[in-house]
This record gives sequence, C-alpha cells and structure tokens, in this order.
Amino acid sequence: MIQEIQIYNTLTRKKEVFTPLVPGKVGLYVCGPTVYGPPHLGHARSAITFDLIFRFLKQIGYKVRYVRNITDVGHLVADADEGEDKIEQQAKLDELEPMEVVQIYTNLFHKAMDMLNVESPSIEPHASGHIIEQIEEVKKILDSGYGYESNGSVYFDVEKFASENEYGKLSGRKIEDLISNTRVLDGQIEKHSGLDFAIWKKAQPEHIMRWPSPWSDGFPGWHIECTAMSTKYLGETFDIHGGGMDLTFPHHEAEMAQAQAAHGKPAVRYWMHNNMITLNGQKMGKSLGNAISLEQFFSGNHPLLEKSYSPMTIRFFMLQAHYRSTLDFSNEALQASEKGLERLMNAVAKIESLPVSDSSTLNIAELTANCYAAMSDDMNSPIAIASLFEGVKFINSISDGKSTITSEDRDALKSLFHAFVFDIFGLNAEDQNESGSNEVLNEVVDLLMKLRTEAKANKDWATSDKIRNELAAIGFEIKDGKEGVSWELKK
RNA sequence: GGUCGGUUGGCCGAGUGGUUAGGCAGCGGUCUGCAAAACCGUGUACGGCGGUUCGAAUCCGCCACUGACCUCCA
Repeated sequence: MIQEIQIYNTLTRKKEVFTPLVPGKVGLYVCGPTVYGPPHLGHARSAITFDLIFRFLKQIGYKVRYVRNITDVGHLVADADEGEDKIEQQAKLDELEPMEVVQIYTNLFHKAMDMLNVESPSIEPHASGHIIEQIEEVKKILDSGYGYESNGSVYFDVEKFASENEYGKLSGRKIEDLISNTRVLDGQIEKHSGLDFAIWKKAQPEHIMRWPSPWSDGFPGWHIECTAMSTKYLGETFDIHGGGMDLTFPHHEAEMAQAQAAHGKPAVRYWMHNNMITLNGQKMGKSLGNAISLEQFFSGNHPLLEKSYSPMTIRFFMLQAHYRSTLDFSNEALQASEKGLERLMNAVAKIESLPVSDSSTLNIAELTANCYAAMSDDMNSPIAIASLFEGVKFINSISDGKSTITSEDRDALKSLFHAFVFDIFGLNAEDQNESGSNEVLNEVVDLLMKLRTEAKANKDWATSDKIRNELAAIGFEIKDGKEGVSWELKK
C-alpha cells in the first residue's frame, strides 16, 4: 500500500521523494506549543497540518511515531538573556505557580485539539520532564568543543561551528549577514558573540523555575529541548521535523547546529514548515496581539467575528489551503468553508442509500487515484478536496437520477470518501448543536411542525407561515423536503 | 537595511508553458401554496512594463505593492 510521496524539504527548497530511514516506518517530530497562553488559530494550523501528515502517512501504510513536545520552560521574555522565564512572568501576573500555568494552558490546548479532532501524537514530552536529557546534550556539545561556559551559563559557539560546518542553510542566511545584523544587547558580555545562544542558562536569584546542573542552578536554553527529546524518542537521526515557518530561524537553525555538534551528524532528513495564518494580511500571532483564540472562534465571542465557527469549519478551512501558503482569515472565507463542508458531509451521508445500476457514469478508480496523487504531492489537500467535490457532484447527480453507479463502484466510492473525509482529513459529523440533546425541546418543536403540517394541509397559510416565521426568528431553520419536514437550530 | 516569499475572477484558494481546479457568493433553473433549505446549470481571472517562445498567467528582466524572518512566536 505504501506509495511514493513527495514532500517539500525546507533545507533544499524543493520537493523530494520521501524515503524513510527505516522502510515502512516514519519518525516525525513537531514543535508544539509554549503553554503560557490560550491556544489560537495559529496553533491550530500547525497542529492540523501535521495531523494531516500523520494521518496520511498512516493511511498509506506507514507506522509512524509522532512526537510533539510541550514547551514549558526556558523561554526568555525580554530582549536580553537576563529576562525572566516567560512562564514565570505569566505566573506572577496570575499569581499562580508556574506549573499551574503550564497545566491550565496544556489542558486548554488539549481540549481545543480534541474539538478539532486532532489526534494525539504518539508521545507528547514536556521540556520540564527532560532536564536531565538536556543537560546531557549540553555536555556533549561542550565535549565536542562547540560550547563554552561563561559565568554559570553555557553558550553555543556559532561562529566556530559556522567555520567548520554549514550554518544558516535552513533559513537561507549567511553568517556574515547575521554578524552584521545582530543587535547588541545588554547582558551579552557573557557571550563571545551576539550570535551565540544559550544552551544552559544560570537562573537569577528570583527565578523560580530552576534545576541543578554541573554549571549552575538554572534552566535549559530554548533550542536544546527539541534536540534532547527528538534524540531520546526518535534517535540521533530521524525522518521529518516540522513546525511553523516562524521557527526556522533561529530555533530550527540552532537545533540543526546543536545536533550536528552533539552527535557529529545531521539529525533531520526532511524539514517541513507550515505557513502562517494572516489577519488583514498580517500574521496572526500572540506577540502582535491580534491572535483570536480557538475558544473565541468556537463561541463567536470576539469583535472581529460575525458568528461562531465550529471546530470542523476551522479544520476544513485550513485543509482547503495548502499548508505552505499563508491563509487569510475572514468571516466570508470561513462562512464559505462552513457551507462547503456541509455540502460535502451531506453527500457522504447519502452514498450508502444511492440506487445502483448496471453501469457507472464516473470512473471511481480514477477519482481515487487523483485524490491519492494530490496528497502524495506534498500533501496537497486542496486538490484532493477539489476531487472529492467532483465526487459530491456525482453523488447528487445519482440521487437526482441523472447519473448511475454500480454496486461495486458505490462501495468503492464509500471507501474513498470515508478514507479521505474521516480518516485522512479528520472531519467528523458535527453534533446537531445542543438541541440534539434536549429531548423536551425536540418534542416541542416537533409538535409545532406537526401543527404547521396540519395547517398546510388545510391550506391555512397564515398559520403555517406564522409558525415557520416565528421559529425562524428564534433561530430555527425549517426545511421542507420531499420526504417531510425537518428542522435545525442554527446558532 | 539584509534574506526569502507573495500579487489569480465579487471573496477564499489550487495550479501551470498550449487543455474546466475547487469552495462560497451572484445569476438562471428544479422543487414549493409562497418561501427557505436542498439539488442542477452557469463564470473565463491570473499586479504593471518589457523580453524569450509558434504560444506565458506560468520562464527571464525591471518596476509597483505587500508579507515573513532577522527578538519570543505555530
């Protein structure tokens, strides 16, 4: 079942045939969230992108170990390395223990991921749970000569590394440009060069998050956690490393250098980066203060949102764009996705009851091949979705009596749609809002429907329209179909 | 300033040297007591100016606009 696929490797800037290190198995590492704030649309894009990759690789027969970390230590909040740990900063604001903050936002993240139907990774390691492994990596880097200790902190010697290895290749940077562009920051006296980055940082007295190490009581530098955890769970060399495009520099560049320094060989074979979500053409991000949280999307509680958007709408919206393109948020675009998704899901539900004939007027095998070909070409979900809509048109046409399908093809079509819609794209039928669980409400509305149907039978249009219009005003949508009346409570 | 991208029809968004992306909206139709919903049909776009070519939206050059990274960031 395993077929040839191509993926775009940021390192080489082109699509490459994907060949795993170990046949049939894939090691995938993705930078997860820093849990100091509520999850926003950007987190969803990354999570959904790599969820798609995870799901597709499994679908075509690979055994995948997917590691996505939780960053809960180490980020510095200020320009200088003297700054407080970001998580600690938030903790002080909230008057909570740092790990309490971590727990709160980790839970929120998990909840949002569940709602978006993002599968759990195989392993979700916390940086704080791998301090020992990180210290070991720091030791290896010191042993290899690419690190130096300075006043209790340990730094990575970028210029030395660059003189003997490639540095800047991933992000397309030249070391000379970096040197001339680096800002001179306070507290840099400890470093030999402004390019150097901390791999272990001595904690200031007031710093709460701290661990003992051979150099000082402190905390690990940001970049080292991914090297330590990917090495532990996937090995010194593994297949795919993913993350948001904004992480390519300096984070991933530093990771590449560190791993090379520590292990004497490159760690990552394919680098994959998802692009950003934009809002009015500008990147949506926590640091820009324009991030809309996922909770706000689900509830519609944000000035920029005209209405609430379900998790599946968000998911489908993202799948309709290629992961390497920026995706611009707008109410109009989201509403278009919402309707498209509804049409897709309605068609899926219809397949089973489609009437069969002696012949098919659409080539299902070809449709199937197109879908897999699209995904095999660097996870081109929008193309695959376009093919699926070809199938939707066909399905509706059959139920309209204008096209035909054989029993065999109907089974194939059903398999195709189930594989793509549910397994690969991870879309699921939405619950029929809260009304679905409210039996009494259902019965009351059904009663009104019955009264309206009776009024219609008596040609008492005044009464039937009154029932329909007043229910509509409350938010109910009344659908008169050939098989009878149905209704839905729209938010 | 440096580096790398982007500019596609009303909106979102694929793609590509010559052939319909797709979704949404709009329009027309079917259905309906009328609607709504649903379904069917329908659009002919590729920033500007040059160049290469039998042929470019797709390749090259210049220009304009815009974005990302260069600091934490998905």
